[in-house]
Amino acid sequence: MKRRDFGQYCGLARALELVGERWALLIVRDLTIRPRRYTDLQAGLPGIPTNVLATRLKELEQAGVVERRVAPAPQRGVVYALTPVGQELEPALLALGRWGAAQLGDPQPGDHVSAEGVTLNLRAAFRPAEAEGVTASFEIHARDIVLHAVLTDGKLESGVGPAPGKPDLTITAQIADDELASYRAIIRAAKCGLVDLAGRRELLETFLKVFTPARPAS
Amino acid sequence: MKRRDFGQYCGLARALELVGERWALLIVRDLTIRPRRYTDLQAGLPGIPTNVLATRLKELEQAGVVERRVAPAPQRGVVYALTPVGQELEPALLALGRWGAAQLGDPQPGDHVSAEGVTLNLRAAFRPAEAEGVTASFEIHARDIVLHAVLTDGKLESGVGPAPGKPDLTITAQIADDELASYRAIIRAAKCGLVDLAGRRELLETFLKVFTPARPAS
DNA sequence: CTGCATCCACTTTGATACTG
DNA sequence: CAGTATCAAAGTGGATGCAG
Repeated sequence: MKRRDFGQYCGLARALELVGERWALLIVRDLTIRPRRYTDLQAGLPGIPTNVLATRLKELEQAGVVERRVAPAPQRGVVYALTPVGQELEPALLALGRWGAAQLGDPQPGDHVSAEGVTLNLRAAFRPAEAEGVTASFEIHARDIVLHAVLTDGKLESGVGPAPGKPDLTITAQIADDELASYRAIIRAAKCGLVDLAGRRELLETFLKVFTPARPAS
Repeated sequence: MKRRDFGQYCGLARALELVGERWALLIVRDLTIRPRRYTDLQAGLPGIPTNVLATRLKELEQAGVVERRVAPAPQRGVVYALTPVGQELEPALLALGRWGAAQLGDPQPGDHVSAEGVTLNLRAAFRPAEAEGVTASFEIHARDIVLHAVLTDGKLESGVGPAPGKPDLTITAQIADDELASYRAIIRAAKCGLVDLAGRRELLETFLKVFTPARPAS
């Protein structure tokens, strides 16, 4: 059942042994946003075979990255969440995501976007230096995706779904019917003014400064 | 020949499609230190099947991460090196390596350490905040491994082999015969004073401050 | 309906041998 | 030195089954 390890006493090799297998880091990505049920994970990872998902969850649990919780009274069921060790993967996830985002070409037909993916890309694009001292809350809508980003004195809290309170600015990206509601598409729309704004419209400029990725990748 | 992609338009998914396959990031790690020949890579990656190495190198070249150079006159042969795109993977490698280093237990019998692995771990353990303004050069010896770390006004240059000039401090870790010359073992030896020092001995303290990983992992 | 387990065709990996 | 060839074993993707 255990895949052979790399035989190297090295941090990178260890990391790859623990979370380097196919689909593993995408599962961790989805759990980074919030705990999820088995079926939520399946829905967010289109194409993952159910047995692979089950296997990965067991391996990640074994590795101490993921925790399996049996939800009690309210809505019984199984919930998967990151352990503290798993949460510490986020810097690595963001670094990899940043690099990968720069290598993204155009979306392939059939490509999928999830709110989790968009949120990760937003976090990866976050520039603390530009956000210094900024306090503002944003809610972003793109087709059926909704996420929020709350800046409190330069600190970012972000996640899927509407903002906790009333957002200072709500950005609704105009996404064509044949276009993916990807992070890139949202930023592109915002840059071109193809957005509906509600609230303090002047904050759009701030949003773009704080959340625009380094290189729009050509 | 192409492995199915993840069907997500997301930076992380893209990164995993490009460098997420088995052995790929370890190959990139070795090339991060310096360009290498096919047989060097084989030697540094104990256990990698030769056909897998050949396949990965082709895929990484295809992905624009690795460049295959046919060395000209001096010592003819093939050399693999990272492209600029590949070099930009280093932050992600360090982040993953840092996380993995925190999850390292004790070395398993049969584990291997390479100078490249130790160098990566040293880079991952580097704390710019502690190095602020520091200028000093170190050469580290542990059994048959030699590497150097040169700080110039807080900026780090490091690699395998002896330091470019005469190092300010040469640290020779006393590693038991049955112990791996891993980064962890080197730091442990340095902390316990089990080192031979040559040069400005008082710099050992600086070295430890600048290069000690956050959590020795219990 | 959720949360998997099983089965099977197919692909990738690992180990070894061999070649220009 | 720099790979290619071959083949068994393991892993993956897809479909389906099934208990709570």
